[in-house]
Amino acid sequence: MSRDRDVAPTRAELESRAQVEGLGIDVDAFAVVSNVFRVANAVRNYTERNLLGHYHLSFSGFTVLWVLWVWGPKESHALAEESGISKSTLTGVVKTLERLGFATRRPHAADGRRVLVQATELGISTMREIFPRFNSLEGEVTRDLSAQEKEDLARALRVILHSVGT
Amino acid sequence: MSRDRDVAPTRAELESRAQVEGLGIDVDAFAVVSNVFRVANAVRNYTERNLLGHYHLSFSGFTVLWVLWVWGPKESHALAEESGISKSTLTGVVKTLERLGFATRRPHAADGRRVLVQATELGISTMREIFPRFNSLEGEVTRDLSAQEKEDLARALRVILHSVGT
DNA sequence: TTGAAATCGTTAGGTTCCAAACGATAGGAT
DNA sequence: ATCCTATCGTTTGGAACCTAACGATTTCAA
Repeated sequence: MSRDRDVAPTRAELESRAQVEGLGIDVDAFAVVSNVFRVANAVRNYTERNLLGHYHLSFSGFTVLWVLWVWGPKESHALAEESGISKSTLTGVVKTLERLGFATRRPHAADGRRVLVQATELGISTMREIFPRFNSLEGEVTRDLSAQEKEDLARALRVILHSVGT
Repeated sequence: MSRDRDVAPTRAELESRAQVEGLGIDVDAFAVVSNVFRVANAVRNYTERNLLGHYHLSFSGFTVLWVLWVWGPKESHALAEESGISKSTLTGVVKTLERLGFATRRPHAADGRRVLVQATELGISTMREIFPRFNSLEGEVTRDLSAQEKEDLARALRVILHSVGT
């Protein structure tokens, strides 16, 4: 009994392969991309429901606050870039973080166009509380992978990231 | 020069690891999850910009239409489940697909509460046109992975999916 | 020095997304 | 026959998300 039995392609995957056969489809690439989306969706929902929601944080809010915690104060454009969202979306997310008391905005000393966003004390202490728990959930969802498999997985994902370009 | 040089953890990853050191963090799990999100984000944006947008399709719209194409007519709850979105979101997405002429809604014969959603002829022919192109993009973004690496990657992702639970 | 071009964050307009609440229908129990 | 409960799809309210356009500011060249 091969180990693969436990993680065989789902009925959905098999059904879809049958459907698109004969169209010259790259099944491996398809399986990779669709499963990336499935996992991202599942983990996002799981963490929002079981952890982030208790702090009124969306996944994006959590990500932005995390960046501020790790990197310190950042200008909006860099913060958006680092968080993987657009500048305009960031404006809204930071507004929400401000309302929650997790972040503040202050003008750049030398350049009137720029704004510096930084985490508040509350934001920082909250992250210190949340992040280990978040990481526990990350550990949970990857618990059935060996250390080597996790490293390989992360590496393969970085390869894709590189191919997509920045 | 090891192959890993090309896909070394980004400065962001390294910076964050230093920041969270000494908190008992599972770095491998962290790397896996955060890179899953990075890839999902990047590929979503890439495909929306370079393909789906030309058909006024969002990624979700594309996914829902794809499910209808592969599985045939489906009831709303099953369609939402299969597409990885909530029922309420599906209502809006199907409305958009109807407006575009890609899908229709019709009442269930025996149960007045249920609704069957199905792709129109236009929806089907459009999917026949889009999907191969979408798959080409999937091939592009995974072009630097070997067939074996792609299979391993897809398998590892299925393991995670299984751990998160359905 | 002054005016054009570039850059920055925000706003505008529209779609997507969710949880929770809501009506409508269905089905079983008394 | 009539409740009671479960289930289905939609609506509601709020947040997130994008592109494009916008004002404000800075930069640089004439």
